[in-house]
Amino acid sequence: MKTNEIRNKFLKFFEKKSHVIWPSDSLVPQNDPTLLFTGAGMNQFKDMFLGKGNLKFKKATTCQKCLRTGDIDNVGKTASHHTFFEMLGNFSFGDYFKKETIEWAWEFLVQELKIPEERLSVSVYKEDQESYEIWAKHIGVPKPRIYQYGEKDNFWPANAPLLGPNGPCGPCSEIFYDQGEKAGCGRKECEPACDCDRFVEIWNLVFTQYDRTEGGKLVPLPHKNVDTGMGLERMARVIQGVQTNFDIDIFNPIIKSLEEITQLKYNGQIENAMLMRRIADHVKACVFCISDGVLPSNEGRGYVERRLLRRAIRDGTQLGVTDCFLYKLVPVVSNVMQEYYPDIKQRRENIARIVKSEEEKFHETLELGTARLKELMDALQKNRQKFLSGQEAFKLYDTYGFPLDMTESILNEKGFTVDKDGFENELKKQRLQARTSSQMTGQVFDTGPLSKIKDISKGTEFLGYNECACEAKIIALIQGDQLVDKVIAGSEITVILDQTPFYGESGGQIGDTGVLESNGNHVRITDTKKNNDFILHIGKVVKGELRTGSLVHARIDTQRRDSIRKNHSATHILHYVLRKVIGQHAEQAGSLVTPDRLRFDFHHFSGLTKEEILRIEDMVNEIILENVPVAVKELSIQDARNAGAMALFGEKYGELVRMASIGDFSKELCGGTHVNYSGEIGLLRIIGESSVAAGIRRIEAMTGIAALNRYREKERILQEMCDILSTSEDKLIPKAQDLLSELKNLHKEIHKVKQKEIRGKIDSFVENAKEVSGVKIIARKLEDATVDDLRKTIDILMKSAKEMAIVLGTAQDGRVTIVAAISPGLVKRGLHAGAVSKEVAKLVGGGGGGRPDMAQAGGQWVDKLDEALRFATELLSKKLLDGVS
RNA sequence: GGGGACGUAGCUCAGUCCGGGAGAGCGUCUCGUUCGCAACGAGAAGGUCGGGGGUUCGAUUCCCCUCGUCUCCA
Repeated sequence: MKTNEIRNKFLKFFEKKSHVIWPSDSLVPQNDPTLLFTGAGMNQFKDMFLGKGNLKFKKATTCQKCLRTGDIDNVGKTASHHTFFEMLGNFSFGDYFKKETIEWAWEFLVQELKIPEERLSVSVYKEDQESYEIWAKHIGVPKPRIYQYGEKDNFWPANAPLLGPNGPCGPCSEIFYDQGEKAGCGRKECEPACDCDRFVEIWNLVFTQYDRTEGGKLVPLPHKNVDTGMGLERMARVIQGVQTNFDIDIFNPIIKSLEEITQLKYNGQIENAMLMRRIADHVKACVFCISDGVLPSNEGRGYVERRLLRRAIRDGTQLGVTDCFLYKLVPVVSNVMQEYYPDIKQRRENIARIVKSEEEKFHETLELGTARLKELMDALQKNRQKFLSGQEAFKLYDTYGFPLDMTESILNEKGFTVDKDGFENELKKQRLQARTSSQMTGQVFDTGPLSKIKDISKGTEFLGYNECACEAKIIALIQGDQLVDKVIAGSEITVILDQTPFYGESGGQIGDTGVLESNGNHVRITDTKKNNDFILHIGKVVKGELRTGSLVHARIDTQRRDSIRKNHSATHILHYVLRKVIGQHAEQAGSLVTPDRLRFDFHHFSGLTKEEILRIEDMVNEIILENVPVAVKELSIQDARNAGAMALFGEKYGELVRMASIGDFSKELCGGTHVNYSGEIGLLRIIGESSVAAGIRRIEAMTGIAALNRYREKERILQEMCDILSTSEDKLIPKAQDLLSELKNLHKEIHKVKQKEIRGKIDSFVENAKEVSGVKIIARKLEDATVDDLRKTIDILMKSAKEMAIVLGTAQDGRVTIVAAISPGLVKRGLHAGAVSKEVAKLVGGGGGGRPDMAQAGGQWVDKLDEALRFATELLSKKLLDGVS
């Protein structure tokens, strides 16, 4: 039985048991900032478990995309560890409980999948007698095959009663598949809890029936939930009777491609196989990440993805592949997964491009590291040492991303070794440091103010598609992170209403601004955000007060909203045109729609040419001028897809979606607000094109009056330029060029004149120089000179005699600058230009210093310069007479 | 969330430790050599030393903040 078949059978089975087949959540959890990635089927139902969700059904079944990196070190080594995997599950939100759950699980395994009963064993929580009885009496599982374990194995979250976290929890019952004595440790008394491979856990049934409160007290929940999880790949392995998850049908083609790329044979036992398995796992994980909108980057989710890619690339080099190769696996993954994940197929070229560009980047990193390591080896050689210190190896790893095993093998080749213990020590230090300053709470369920609001309301109804004002009731007021009943004038506040015309920031469209009013009370709303199904009005009470439960008149700034609508519809047209002009791969990767401008990020591998930009701008404006109708309608996701609507990378859509179509051109799924006819946009001008990340470009544009104003402003500047240069527009450029070259010539002229002037002075300086024991002392003032002039003068003066001491000063812009120079012979005798300049500068209210032969100083008292220079002469004379040496 | 490194000419980088003339190679342009190309020779243009603040007479250099890139840990 193929993996796809198992997935289908599972979902259909529970549909028959009146469950709703619900789509997988994105790998990027929506509305859950505590999680990097979706790691279990129940994540998207957290609110439903707490009785706060607003889904219309109580029974659901899903096949959830999951990503976990906790066990990453085991991936490839064991038969069943993955980073990315699919989790089948059935859920009850206060509906059925243990009996049906167990009954259906058994029915599915034995009747649908035809697993022989004697192969199955189960475990229950030692204090969960109810489940034990159901298994033993109702199902008839022989008692020796029902195991009773503690809270480490059969409680969710593991060890929750003792260690927490607080929140919903409960006992669980696990079902195991027995692979037979040969597969495991061989001990007669072997059982599911044994570490060996004999018993495979195939299904975990969690009965969420308690709320854990402070101190580990378990309070029964008023409505009991079921949350089950079956690893799809593991199930497929059992059904297909193969050794590891990587031998099932959806991994076979990936492994096969790897055999072709590496020219090596996949053999389950040897080291190479482990590497191949890991590559297969990681590349699949990355394909799904990218398709859910996560790009490789240096932080957060993007960084996790980058690490996965890099591990896979490293494994590839271990297998002897030196070129980029991972991207070649993307179409293979897409092929095996396309049936249930059509998006992956549609986007495989973009995904492959992103993977390839990341591979190229990593090869660069490796090259840099290799070069650095060579330097280190040279240093070792020079010092006749054989060991590279742990610190150095760690720095190579930590700062330059160069893997230890690579460092080691390069060193070994040249007869060096590395201090591995030292390396481990450094690594431990860093771990400790990171852990102690980590802020992760470990909280599974949200307990903030919004969670409390969910007890009393399902969400805010958005009326803003048709209305710009309405009456509304205040459901809640949040100040800081506290719920309050009343707020007074002057307070910063977040207001939640039962219904509202305000659009909460989402889908790239910025939130509305406006006012909330009721007799004598006035709140200015400066921003609106969306959280789950609530719309948060953020603002300040200007006058009067607000109370929970009271009524207000909510009104948005319609002019601002109009500008936003223009920009939003224009964004859709731009998206459509972009794909026409540069190719279908140019899909949206991000978007920001504000009243002033729009920003659109899209997938593309190189910068746009001037011609392309012009063409895009022209085509967008043609559609605007055609004044085609913009229609927005609600329909089922399936109908929308059939109509050919664009869905976005990483967006998760519900059953009912809004589709915005602009004439016969663009069709996109979109929750935002739009104009009625394209002509309302007026015009669009692209004001910039740039890069945001590897493979992602950005266009910024303006529409309507804003675009007009921008070009008016440019025209004004142009006009002003013409006025200043007293010329006409057509002669502006040659005129500016003429002026510039004239300016340049003048600069040169001035320079020459100055040089001449200086030369003139130089002779008199030399003639009038004071001479002390054969050394010429010059301390003079130059009018209106720069530091550079002073230096150059000194350079010339220096040539006039063998031993000299020179101090030159100038006053410019109310500041004094002094440069001092001492000839080499005098420097040897101990005279120091730095010391001289320091002392001289004191007289002009400043300080100074520099090298023995050349130094610089400055000060503020311009009128003291002459005095300071006289002092310089005396000082130098005295030092020479005293015989500095 | 915490740490490390980097940011200087169109590109690759030196200079920063220890504050005081912003440099090299490649590339570009001009001229020369050559039948022509490659190569070579001579010369020139090109820099807010990522941005902001501070210390200082003076900051590419020291200190603080910030942005961007790379990297490790969580």
